[in-house]
Order: sequence, then C-alpha cells, then structure tokens
Amino acid sequence: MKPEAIKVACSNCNLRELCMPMGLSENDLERLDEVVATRRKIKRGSTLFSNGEKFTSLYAIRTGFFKTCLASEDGRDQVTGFQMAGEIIGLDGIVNDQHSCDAVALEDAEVCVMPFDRIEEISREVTALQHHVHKIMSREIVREHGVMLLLGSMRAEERLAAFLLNLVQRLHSRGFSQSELVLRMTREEIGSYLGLKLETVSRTFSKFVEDGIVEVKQRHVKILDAEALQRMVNSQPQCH
Amino acid sequence: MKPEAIKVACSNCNLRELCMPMGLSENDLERLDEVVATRRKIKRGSTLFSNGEKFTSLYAIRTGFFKTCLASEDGRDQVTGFQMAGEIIGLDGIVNDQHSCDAVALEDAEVCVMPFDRIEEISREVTALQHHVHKIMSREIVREHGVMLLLGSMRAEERLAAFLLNLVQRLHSRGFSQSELVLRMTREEIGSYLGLKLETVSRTFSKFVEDGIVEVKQRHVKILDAEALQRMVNSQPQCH
DNA sequence: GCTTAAACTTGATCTATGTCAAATTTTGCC
DNA sequence: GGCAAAATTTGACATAGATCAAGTTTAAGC
Repeated sequence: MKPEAIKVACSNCNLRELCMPMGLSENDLERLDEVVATRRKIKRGSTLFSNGEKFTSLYAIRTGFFKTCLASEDGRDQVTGFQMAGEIIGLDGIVNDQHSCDAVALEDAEVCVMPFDRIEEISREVTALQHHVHKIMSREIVREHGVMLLLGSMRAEERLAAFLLNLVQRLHSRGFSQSELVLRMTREEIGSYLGLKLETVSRTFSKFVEDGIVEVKQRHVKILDAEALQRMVNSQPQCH
Repeated sequence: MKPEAIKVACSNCNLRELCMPMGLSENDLERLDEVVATRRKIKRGSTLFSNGEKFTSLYAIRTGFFKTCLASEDGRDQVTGFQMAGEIIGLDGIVNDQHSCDAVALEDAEVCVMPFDRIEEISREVTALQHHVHKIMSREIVREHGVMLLLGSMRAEERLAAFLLNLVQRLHSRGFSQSELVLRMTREEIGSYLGLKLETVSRTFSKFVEDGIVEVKQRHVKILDAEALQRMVNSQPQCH
C-alpha cells in the first residue's frame, strides 16, 4: 500500500461545491484546505477500506466510481450504495472506530483523504464546515430511508426504474447527459443493491427495451422515456 | 400543541449514559445541560414531527416507543425504524431543514427537546459532545445498512428472527428481560418494517411457536430458544 | 360493561421472482 | 490477437410470499 501523497487544495478544486460548504470567507477557505491531508489512487477492483479496518478518515471521491458492500458471516453480500465524484465515503466507520463495510473501486479512482480528527478539529472553528458534515451524514440517512422504501415495497420494475433515474440525476448534476449513462457495475451488483437476482435485473432491462423505454447496449444505457420510468416509481402497484 | 415546558438536567438523568457522552468534567456536564431546552409529552398515536415539517430539534426519548415512517406520494408506506428510551430521533431533518419522515408515538411518550442550533453551538466547545453527535449519526447509518441487508437478502423467517433478537437486545441493555418482550407495534407495522405482509408476519410467528422457538400471546413474546433464532439469522439460505 | 372497530389468525389460491441450465457475448490477460 | 474467464441473456420450472377471504379475538370508546 503506497498512498500517493500529493498535497492539494480544496480552494481551487472544481468539485468543491459538491464536497464542501459554500460561501466561505477567504480565511475559512484556507482553514478548509487543511482538511485534506493527501490524495490516494485506487485501482479498479481494489478496496479503499474494508470491513474491520481501523477508521481514520473520510474520503471525498475525486474521480472514479465505488460500491460499498456488506458481507455477513455467511456468504450473503449486500451492496449498500454506489458512490461517484464529489461524494463522501467512510461515514460508517465513525461509530466503532472501524469500518463496517467494504468500499471497492469499480473503476480506477482517486480520493481526497480527510483525517477525521482533523475534520472535527476544523469544524469546531468553521461553523459552515460543522454544519456541512452534519448535512452530509443526514443526507446519507435519508438516502438509506429511500432504499428501505424501495427494498421494502417496490416491485422489480419499479426498483430498476428508481435506480436508473437516481443514477442519471446524479450524473446530470455533475454535467453529464440527462439521458445517457454508462453503468460501472455488473448486473449482479445492481441486483444486490436492489434486492434482486441478476437474472431478474437482466430480464427487466430487456422488458424496458421491448417497451421502448430505454436502449441498452451492455453497460451503455440510453433513456428514451424518462417519464415512463418516473410513472413506474410513483404509481401505486395496480389496484385490485 | 402545548409542549409541557419543564426545565430539566441531563446531568442527573438516569438515561444519560444512553443519550450522552460519558466521562465528562464537572464543567462540561453543566454545559451539556443546556442542550435540552424542554421536555414534551406525546400521546399514543400522535406524531412528534412529520414529513415536511420544519426541522428545529433532535429529540431524546425519555419514555415510550416510536416508529418512524415514510409515506411516498402514492399510498405506499414504509416503517424505517422503531425507537425506544435513550435513542435519538430527528436526524433525517438536518439535510433539508425539514423532516422527511413521520415519527409516531406507539405509546404515550416523553422526549427531551434539543434545539439543533444549540447542539451545534455546544459541540463546538465540548469536544466529547461533538464526537458523540457524530457517533450517533454514524450508528444510524450502520443500522440502516443492516436493514438493507435484511430487506435485500433475507427470507421471512430470518427477517423476523433478526427483528426479535434486535428488539430484546436493545431492551435488555435497558435493564429489561433478555427473553421476554411486549411488542408495541402491530403485525402490519412489523411487516412494513421487514418488507413483508402482515399475514406473513403472523404465519411466521405461528411457525416459530410450532417449532417451540417462541411463545406468543398477542403482543407478548417469550423467546424460548434464542440460539435457534440466532442460527436462522446467521445461516445461509439452504444450499442447492 | 357493552359495542364496534381494529387486530390477528388461518386457509386456499395466485404470481412475481428465484432457481437451474444452457447458449452467447464481452473482456481481461498472456 | 487469441483464449479463458466473466458477464449477460433467455428459457423452463419451482416456490416463497402475496392476495383474497373468512372467522376469531382483542381492545378502545362510550
């Protein structure tokens, strides 16, 4: 493990508005730069951190794409989320001072390493950072509520529709297309996240294609009828 | 709405070790007392806060039992958690300054109202409180990961087993029995939380009774064979 | 203490999704 | 650039849990 130690500044990072609080004074911005200790590159397929590992830092994703997953003692495995540039991972580790899931890079990635004690120290001084950290954690809690709703009460088509809409929306807010995306994960990983088997994911994609809702070429997906997807997510399961 | 304003102190509250950080100096303890503004009583069936409501405070449960639930635009409804004495609710509201779920009292309850701006203010001064708040939020994130695993990959029996074990464990750490509990929620609410229909919950209880694993008299549950439950949760779904 | 609604249980049946299997395509690696 | 492994698709079939429907028990309100 040789983390590539490159000292860099948030203050002129183009992802700043995704990771960091906005509207800071010159002075606060300088303090903020101290939050990031180094950067670290992670090769596709390797882990940024894994279950049981000592927690030291949060990570802001600069480039690349991650999944976080939980492996229970028996072979079961659950993908708990997919994370992209500008998102923060590692929050699970705070509670017990050790990580409780694995973060795996789905493509070559680079993260900013933010030692947590430093985050705590600076957020005692910079109120905006303090509040920002709270918001990030709350956002994760709310996101997970949404996943619980999805897993607890939606049918396969609705789950996949919700998944696709969520992905494009996040990509769009990062300047990518509103209708085209490249999946960085396998059908099996999608299935794990959505509580479905990979065959069901595949079949549901096929169904969407038949219905003219999306075009799928392997990992490349083009959304033809976003409204149809939206209707699926919103609409009640057919009444009796 | 007439919140019963009774000024009280955490420093001599018997739930302190559940809600609050431990090992504080005399001085810090005094500061901590300022976190709680008032107490508020909530009648069974009414809400502590609800979706869309402005977020102002976190709440520490003193007595009683809550559920938090999410209602999507269509009629779908998902219970996202059950909370008991010593637990903190309201974290969902921080991100958007408004609550994104409903907190409903399942029995008459009393909570300590902790205005969030005051929490932030004091945690800038009392490091232990700052860290404690971070831990509470991280704990909620990790808990939800567990629920995702449950909803995404467990079968009905495993879900109910996990649910019962989790409940008794939390009750036990509050001084209640390790093997007996009174459910404060309906089969339907359990089902919603576990992603099952109420009939399935009922049938699964019946199965447990047949197998001599638990005794069930309505809401009263006595666990006869905790190990059997534990085995269910751990053991892989039967191999092919 | 009645009365009525809500909660719960149980049975019969249906169905969405899982399971198993095989063929096909894609991709990473030597 | 070819080959083996991984990923994907599709079909046939199985099943856990949903749905529908009574009937019963419990509890809340007057």
